[in-house]
Amino acid sequence: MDSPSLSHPLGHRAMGETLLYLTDDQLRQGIEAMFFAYRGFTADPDRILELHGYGRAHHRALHFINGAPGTNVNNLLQILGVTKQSLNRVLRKLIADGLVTSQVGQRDKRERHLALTEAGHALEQKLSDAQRSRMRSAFRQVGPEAVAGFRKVLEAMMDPDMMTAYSQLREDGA
Amino acid sequence: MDSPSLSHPLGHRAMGETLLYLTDDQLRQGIEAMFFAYRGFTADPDRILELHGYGRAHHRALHFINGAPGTNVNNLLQILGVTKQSLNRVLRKLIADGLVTSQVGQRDKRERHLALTEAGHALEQKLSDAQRSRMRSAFRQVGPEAVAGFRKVLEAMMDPDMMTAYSQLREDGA
DNA sequence: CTTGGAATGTCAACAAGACTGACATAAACT
DNA sequence: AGTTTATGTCAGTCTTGTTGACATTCCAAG
Repeated sequence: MDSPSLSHPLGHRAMGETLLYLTDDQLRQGIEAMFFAYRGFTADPDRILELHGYGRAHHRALHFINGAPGTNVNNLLQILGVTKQSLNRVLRKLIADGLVTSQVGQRDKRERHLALTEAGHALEQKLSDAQRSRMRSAFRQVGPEAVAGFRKVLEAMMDPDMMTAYSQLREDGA
Repeated sequence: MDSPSLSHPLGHRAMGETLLYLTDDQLRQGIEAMFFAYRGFTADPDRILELHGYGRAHHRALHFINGAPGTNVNNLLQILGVTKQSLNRVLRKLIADGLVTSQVGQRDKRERHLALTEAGHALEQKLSDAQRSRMRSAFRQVGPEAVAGFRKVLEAMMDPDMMTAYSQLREDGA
């Protein structure tokens, strides 16, 4: 909205260094960048999923089951942030199609432990490769410093709960 | 997947400086960061929208009509990347509720020029404030350099077409 | 040991919001 | 005059979210 350059107590120079990136206009551009980038982010997997008759929800399930094999439904629910009924529909199809296995827990028979079959792993790889490919290209274009900034902003934008799930994934993955 | 530290032709030091940020594991973390951050990004507006009986689609329409008052339906379709039927459902409701005006074009009477009413502007402000607030907080936490990196990565991740629309928005807005 | 609550997962029905296809209208262009 | 363009609408489908109801299993308190 308002230009940062005119008649500000700090003057032009100080504004540029300390506050310019916080103007409403800069924030609006950040918002729009996020919107358009997320579309790019999902575009490649979406095309592959369509060929197989799946949607984004299936991709997310495959992704996180792959990252935490043997996880139970409840854990997956925390990560995905949807209702168990919604997740269940997706899992049911993946299990019926032979991409995911669901095994009754040994200690607690209420739990179902989820894992990818070979076919599940194959599709997950294909989706992951497509998504990573775009991200790798973007990362390579901008260099490591920009990537570090990108990560910092994303982490600062998460909800604390999501941040918790995200951190745990990073720990488990290491 | 594979650790970057062991027995690599470049050795540990060079890897850390030039390639570490491009490992599959780093890319996977970037993907997950994008997923969780986008949820945070939409969480605040979503809560407000629910109170008014609207969804994200209405938010997007309000946002871009606000950014380009007097725009026509076709232009909005390009930006949003949905079908006219889908957009029309949303616009119909916003117009019926008195948040958006649709005026027949003067030069080309086939076109409808869209703009926000006072009520529309009020809701858009409320949504925008919530979303900007989170982004401002994130930007403030990480500093201008990280923000610049964030922007660079997002722009590199867009599809060329989306990038075009995004750039035009930036030009018009300036 | 039994019973009742909590945790887990399943089935059914519904709503939002995306999609395609077909069609109507009006205006502009050639 | 005929074609293309811009917009809107109706109908039907799909994905993915929701709530409600219910079955099974575990655990702990009486």
